[in-house]
Amino acid sequence: MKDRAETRTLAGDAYAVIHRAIRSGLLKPGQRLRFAELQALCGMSVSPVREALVRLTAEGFTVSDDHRGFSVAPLSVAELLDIVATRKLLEGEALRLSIENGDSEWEGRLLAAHHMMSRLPRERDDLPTAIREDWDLRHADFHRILISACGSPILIELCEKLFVRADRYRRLSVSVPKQDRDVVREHERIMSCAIDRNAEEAVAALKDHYQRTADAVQRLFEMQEAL
Amino acid sequence: MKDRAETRTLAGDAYAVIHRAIRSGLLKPGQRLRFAELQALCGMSVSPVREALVRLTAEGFTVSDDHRGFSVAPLSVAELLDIVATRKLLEGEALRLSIENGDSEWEGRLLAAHHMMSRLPRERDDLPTAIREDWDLRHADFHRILISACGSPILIELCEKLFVRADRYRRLSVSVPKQDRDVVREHERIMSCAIDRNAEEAVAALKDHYQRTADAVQRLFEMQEAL
DNA sequence: GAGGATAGGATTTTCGAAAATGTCGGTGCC
DNA sequence: GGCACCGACATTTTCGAAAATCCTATCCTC
Repeated sequence: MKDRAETRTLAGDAYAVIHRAIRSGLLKPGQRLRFAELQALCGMSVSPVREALVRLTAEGFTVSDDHRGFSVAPLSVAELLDIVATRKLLEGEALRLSIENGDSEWEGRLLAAHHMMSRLPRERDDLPTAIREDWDLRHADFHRILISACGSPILIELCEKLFVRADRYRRLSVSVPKQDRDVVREHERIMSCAIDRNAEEAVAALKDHYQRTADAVQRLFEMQEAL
Repeated sequence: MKDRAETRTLAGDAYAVIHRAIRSGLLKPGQRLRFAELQALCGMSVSPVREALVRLTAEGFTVSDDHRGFSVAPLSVAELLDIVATRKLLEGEALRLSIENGDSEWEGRLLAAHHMMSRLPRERDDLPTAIREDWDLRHADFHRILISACGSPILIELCEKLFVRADRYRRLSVSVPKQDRDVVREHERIMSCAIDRNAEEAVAALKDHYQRTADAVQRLFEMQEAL
């Protein structure tokens, strides 16, 4: 049961495979990407692989240097902070709008999504990959639904892109030891404020949630740097 | 002196050519894009053309339907309003940050950019293309510089993308007759508030500026619909 | 030895054709 | 008549190799 997904084109498959390889860390930040290797990884010719890289580059997962090839986009504290600051702005506003516009069907979906997530153990290093990926999926769903009623397709699209762009950093945060946070509780608070239509509190809770993740990852970076 | 720009790859040229053709209206919203035609237009083989289309699709200028080809992204009032609302949010915040962080060198660049723009006649339908394009460039520069000191590369990147995405609509607004606006004055007001470090007023002026353009285009849409 | 030119190999980029897929109209069956 | 099936054509997608470009190591000159 391979994850990569019989999309309708090989290029789509290649995109999925490489995207996953980058997010999972199989392809490391900064690593040079050679066509020969990627073709072997994806099991296809150069054209769809190149197409996938072009798409990934447009989304910031890889960088391209004309005639010199592609490489995995590097990670940095600066980018992390920038992503988080921008997400606070965008998702904060999107959540505010969702609370304004969302109907009870939205509330229901939100409750359901949170329930699905809270039934699974919180992400940890030592969990099997399958469970962690399941948690990731549900976590992503929760945040997606949170802003889904904002009424602005562009805002949703931008938030989605920043969410996946933050993913590599988020995975890092999982391996930060002894964080004094209760992630389930954080999500719960966002949700209950939202359902209470308390926009200010909900947005504050969401921003706080992001900031905590950012702080954890930043500590990790600084620890690594100290080596 | 062809505009399209001996970039370092043919795909880059193709991107520039098609991008320009879409923005100029040579390729119309919704129009089906056949490889044969684009290859003739760009004077190259299918591979670089396809790469250009993939990039354009990632940026929202074209849409792709697997195995059925690409087409120019359609225009709609809904998208226009969404773009404007999102730009108000993003550029508003970016401007606020720029005012907070910008130094006097930034002020200088802003003054210069505004001067460059105001020396050219305001865009009008009947002006030669070259002058209009020159105005476009300077106008883009002004807005770019306005937010350039915000300190957030991601915010800048997102604003830039929305700016070009708004371009097709902006061109429409030029052909709206007898608008009671003074566009030069509007820019001037934004700039002077910014230099006075009056963030609130500057942001309000910027948002107002965008809203006026949106209103003009929306009227145009409604007129066309009434036909 | 330093620095610059250069040949050879490695890699990306582009091409032209083959393969895959979609489209459209016609044919036969109910 | 309506509808599913089939086949020819149009178009996109993918392939494998050629062309273009970059990198590296070597040689030559000073």
